[in-house]
Amino acid sequence: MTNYDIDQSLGYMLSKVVSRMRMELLKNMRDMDITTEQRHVIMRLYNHDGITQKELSKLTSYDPSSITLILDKLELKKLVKRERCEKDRRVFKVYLTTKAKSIKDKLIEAGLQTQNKAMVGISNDELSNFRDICQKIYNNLSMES
Amino acid sequence: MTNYDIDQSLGYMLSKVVSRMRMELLKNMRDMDITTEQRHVIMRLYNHDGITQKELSKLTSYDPSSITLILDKLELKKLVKRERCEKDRRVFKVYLTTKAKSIKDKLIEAGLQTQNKAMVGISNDELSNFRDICQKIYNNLSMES
DNA sequence: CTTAAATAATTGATATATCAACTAATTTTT
DNA sequence: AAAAATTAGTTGATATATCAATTATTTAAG
Repeated sequence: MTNYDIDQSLGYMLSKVVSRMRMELLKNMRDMDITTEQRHVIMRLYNHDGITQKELSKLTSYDPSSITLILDKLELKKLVKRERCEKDRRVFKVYLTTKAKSIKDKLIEAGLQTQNKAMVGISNDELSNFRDICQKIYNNLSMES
Repeated sequence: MTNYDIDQSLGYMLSKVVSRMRMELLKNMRDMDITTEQRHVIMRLYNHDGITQKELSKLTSYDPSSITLILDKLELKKLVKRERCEKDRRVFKVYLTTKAKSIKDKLIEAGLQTQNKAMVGISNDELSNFRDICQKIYNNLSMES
C-alpha cells in the first residue's frame, strides 16, 4: 500500500483542472464583478426566467443555502429580483433584471473564450471521448448508497 | 451566440465530477473526522515529513493562507506539529505525529476505494487518454498571461 | 377541521478559496 | 552596516460548500 502517488490521483488531477478553468473564466469576466457561481445562476435564468429557488438549486446543483446567498448578492447588484409566489407563499420566483439581460452576450462570450483556450490542440474526437469518460465517472459515483 | 448550453460546458461537467469525487472520498473517510484537504496535506507529509508551509503550499497547490488554516486544524487534532526552523526563524517545519502516521493505510485505502469506484467500466487505455487530455487542458490554461 | 408531516427558504456552524494587508525575519543594495 | 526589498507565515474580508436546525406555509392524516 505504500506506493500511492497523490499526484497521479484522478481526483487531484481533476480538481486542479477545475480550479484553473474557474480562474480562467473569472479572468474573462474580470471587469464585471460577477463570480463564476453567480454567472452560472444567471445563465440558468436566461433559459428559465421566473423559476423557483428550489428549481434553480436543482439545475445548478448548488445547495439551497448557497442559492440563497448567491441570490442575495445578485439582488444587491440589481441583477435579479425575488417575487413571492401567489399560489404558494413559501416560494420565491426569481427574475432577471434588464441589467442582467443586457450582459448575456458578455457572459456567454466569457464561457466560450474559456473553452476555446482550454481546448487548444484537442480534436473533436478526443473531446468527445473525454466527455464520455467524464460522464462515466460521474455516473459511477452516483450518490445513493 | 444564443445557443450556448451550460450543461455541455466543460467546466461545469468537470466541476460536477470533482464534487462527486470529493464526496465519495469523504464518505470513505467518514469515521475519521478528516476533510479531503486535510487528508491531502497529511498525504504529502508522508513523503516529505518536515517540509515548510511554503513547500506544502506548492505541493498541494493550496494557498499559503489555506495551509495556515488547515494546519491549525490538524494541530488541534494532534495530527501534525509545527516547529520553528533554527536557520530561518520565519519558517515553520511541519511534522506528522505518531497518530497521523498510524492512519496512513486508512487514508491511502480511502483514496484507492474512491478511484476504483470511479473507474468501473473504464479501460486502462481510456484512462490513459483521459489523463492526457486533462493534462493538455491544464497546460493550456497556464496562468502567466 | 385540526393535528401531523412535508416543503421552500433561511440561518448558523464549520471548512475552504482567493486576495489583500500585515508582521517578523532575512537578504540585497548601496 | 543601514535602508530597501524580499520572503514566510498570519490575518481579515468576501464568496462558496455542506450540513443541521429553524421558520413559515402547505398538504396529508386522523
